Amino acid sequence: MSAKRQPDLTRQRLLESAFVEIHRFGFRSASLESILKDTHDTKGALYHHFRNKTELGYAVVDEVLKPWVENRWRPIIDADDPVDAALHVLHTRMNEISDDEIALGCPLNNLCQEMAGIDEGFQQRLNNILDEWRNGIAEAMRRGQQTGKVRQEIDPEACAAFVVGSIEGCMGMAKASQDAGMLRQAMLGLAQFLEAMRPTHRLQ
Amino acid sequence: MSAKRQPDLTRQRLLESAFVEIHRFGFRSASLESILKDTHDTKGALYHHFRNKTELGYAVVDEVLKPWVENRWRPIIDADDPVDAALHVLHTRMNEISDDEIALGCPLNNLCQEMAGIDEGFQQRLNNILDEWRNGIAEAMRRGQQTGKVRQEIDPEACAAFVVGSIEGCMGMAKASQDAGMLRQAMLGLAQFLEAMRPTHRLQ
DNA sequence: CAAAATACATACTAGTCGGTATGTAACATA
DNA sequence: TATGTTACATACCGACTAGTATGTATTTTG
Repeated sequence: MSAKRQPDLTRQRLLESAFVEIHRFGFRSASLESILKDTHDTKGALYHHFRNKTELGYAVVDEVLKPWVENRWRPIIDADDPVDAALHVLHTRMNEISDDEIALGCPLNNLCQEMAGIDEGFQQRLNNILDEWRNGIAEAMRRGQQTGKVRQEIDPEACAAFVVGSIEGCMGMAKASQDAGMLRQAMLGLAQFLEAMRPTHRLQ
Repeated sequence: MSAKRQPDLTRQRLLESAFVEIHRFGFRSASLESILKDTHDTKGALYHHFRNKTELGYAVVDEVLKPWVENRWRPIIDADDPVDAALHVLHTRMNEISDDEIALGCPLNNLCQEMAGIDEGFQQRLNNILDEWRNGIAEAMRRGQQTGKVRQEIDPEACAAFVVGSIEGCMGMAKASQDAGMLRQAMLGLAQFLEAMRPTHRLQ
């Protein structure tokens, strides 16, 4: 027999449903009543766990989105050869990505483009996630430079900024066209760019 | 003495104010009353010229956004050396871009990321714009290949998709951080990528 | 010049939304 | 076991929004 009250589960249920709703419709168009309908909770429960819609959004970013992003790109950051690792992650991600993920786009980029300049709380939290992502890649590139796997002349920070930016951009193109083929086509360019980071690279 | 009725001007005024409002807040969060307050028109005028909010949005895309995008990137498409032209446009655009444009982001990408998968009418129109942009770049690259200004091995379509995607992605990173410096940093990577399109390129 | 169509202006409506006030049952604590 | 706190549930409110109905002055047309 199940316990009648599980506040932690209730909170987590609300967070995950909110994440999906926000992923689908964006934060401002996300409907609290729709979330509650989905989880079979009520406003009383929601407003017991979160002060208002904005705080719910912040909690989604901190507790759902942030680990979601980190888990996805950690392999690159931890790898010995960052170029190999990035290309590998790119290929596996592109093969396993679902049409749904293409159609909805990257939840991080979605929120960035929606909320930057609108709400400072979102902006800071999202930028924090992007920063850690970029710093992770930059650090991996620096390590790659030390071990001779990455060309010495490149600027790790600029490289990381471009890699993250173009990943989000290519995902955005795929979302715009709602077509996984577009993702594969655009990502070829990123793969080329990454290959050119190797010291042994001689253009084809 | 000015005429009392200028329906064409009224329509244009509404379109341009709607473009700004949508650029600021997105389509769904754009307020018709805010637009009317801005132009000093009334609902009667608005609903005389446009059937509903969605049709106003479509008209903004077709009549304001589309030419806005085309004017910005035509220099690349028309150029003799597409790599030179792209780099030149990139540099001049980056120097003349205002903090406001950084903060609000690219109006094309904003709408794509907001409305793709939400409204088919928007999706088709926006994709049409992206397609023409990509095709223009691809065509320029092919012409560059014929005149020996661009390496033969590259795939013009994939290259164009990546260029457009990474431009929007880098703009998105800059918007996310609300920092023009981020745009410059990320765009260095794109410049590197473009340089690598030249047949004479020998990595630094 | 008369009539019809156009180009608005004003007032109103229905629906949705985030948020609140209040009540109550479960649970921890002493 | 009594008491206070937590975790909800229900009902309601005010704000805002897209959209409509109606009236009217201007402009075009026959």
